[in-house]
Order: sequence, then C-alpha cells, then structure tokens
Amino acid sequence: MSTAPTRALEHPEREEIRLEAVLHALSDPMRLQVVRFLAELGEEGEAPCSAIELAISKSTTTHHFRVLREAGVINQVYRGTAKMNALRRDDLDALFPGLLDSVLGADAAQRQRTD
Amino acid sequence: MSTAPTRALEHPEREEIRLEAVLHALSDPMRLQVVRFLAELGEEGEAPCSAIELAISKSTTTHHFRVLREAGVINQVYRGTAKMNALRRDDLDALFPGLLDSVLGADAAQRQRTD
DNA sequence: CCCGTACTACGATGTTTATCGTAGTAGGAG
DNA sequence: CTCCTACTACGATAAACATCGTAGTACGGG
Repeated sequence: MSTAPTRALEHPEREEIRLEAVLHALSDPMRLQVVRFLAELGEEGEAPCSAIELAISKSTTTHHFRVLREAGVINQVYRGTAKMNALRRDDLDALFPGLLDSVLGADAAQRQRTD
Repeated sequence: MSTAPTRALEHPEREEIRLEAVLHALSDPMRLQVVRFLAELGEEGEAPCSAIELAISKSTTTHHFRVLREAGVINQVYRGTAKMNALRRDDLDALFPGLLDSVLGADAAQRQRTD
C-alpha cells in the first residue's frame, strides 16, 4: 500500500557511534574481511551482501552485517531485492580520525606477514 | 632457589600479536581505561594493578589485565609483591603503526564529546 | 498471480565473556 | 615466624556471541 519507501533499517546517528562498539565490530575476522572488502571498493563503493564470499552460512552473514551496521561501521539500504552495503567512512573519519585507516593498514600488514 | 627471577608470566612475542585480539582487548571500557591510564604515564611508565581505580572487583580486574597481557597490549612483571604493568608501545607501534595513537585519540575525543 | 532471488527472523546450541566471592600464595616488614 | 599487602586461582553464574537450519517476507520479472 501507498509508497512504502522500502522498510528502513536502524542506524546510529554519527554522534551516537561508540568507539567501543566500533572496535568490537572490527575485532572479528569475518567482519574485518567485510570492511576490507568495502574499503577496497573506494569512496562511494557499495555492494550487496551476496557480493562477499564468506566461509559461513547466510544467516551468520546477516548477523555480522547487522553488528557492523549497529556499530555504525556500515550503512545498509534496500535497493530492490538487494541490500546494499557501504562503509561509513565520512562518519568514522570525522569521529575517529585515522582510526579506520590504521586498522585497515594494520590488517594489510598482518596479512602480508602471515601469508 | 638460586636467583629465581620471580615467576614469569606468559606474553605473546611481538610477531604473535594478532590485530583481532588487540582490537578485542581494546573494545572493553574497563580495559580501555587501563590502557589510557598506562599511556598517560608516558614512555617508560609502569604501574601496579592497584594504581588504577576501577569500579569492579579485584578478581575482575585481574581478569582484564590478563586479557590485555595475552593480547600483547601490556607487559606485566612481578616486582616484589606488586605486579607492574606497562604498555607495549614499541611492539604495537612496530606492528600496527598509528593504531594505538588513533585509538587513544578517538577515546579522548569521544570522552570530550560525551562529557 | 506465481516464481525465483535476496535477505531476514526465529529458535537452538555451544562457546566465550564479564562478573563475583572465597580461599589461597608470594614477598616484604616487623 | 607472623602478619600485612597485593595479587591469583578456582568455581559459579549470567549474559553475550558465533554459528546454524528452517521457515519466512519483500521485491522484481514473467
């Protein structure tokens, strides 16, 4: 009925994003992998959940995306049947300058070391 | 007897420190408070567990210090009856350049905002 | 209207975590 | 040796978390 703008998803406002929640969200390998993937898409990059191949089930994937969204790390919007995901780089950089980049850098470095 | 150097504590080597573990260790408010405290002591700063007033019981405090130590965030040594704690800044900076500083900066910023 | 794709909600399970209190050990001071 | 201080180990508990499978809903295309 009417023009229901596709049901909306709960996101914390920029000011509501908590450092502890962000660190917790990033402290899981699966979620870090998602963030790395989104970061590699560049500035405006967005991707459906299905674009990221994780070695876990669909329902668990949904769970991890939700953790990331609720922590304020990613933005999720319904676009037709897909759900597009994007890093909230602007918000994170504004709140915690340099944090995201050093985490991504640390991850890349560790990955290279451990390879 | 001989010169038993007071019983030793398990610490990960520099190369064994995992980013995920560090992020997880830092994602708890109590532990972040400990790290902030130690960071404020400066380069060579070290302090006994009892120097940090946490709003939790002694046994829980012990637990958090252990999590930090096992993640490679702090170094603990017995010094007489006390157990001295120090940030492993050198190791962290070498492995994850900028990470610790941006977390501490982010924490300070958030604290100022939320005050 | 029916179907397929994409994602979710729910309920279950096993693991980890934060927390505590009590009882203990280790080391320095008397 | 005795006592005090500092910290730990253990056992318990309640909450949170990662994971799954099944059953469902939302949307676009035929």
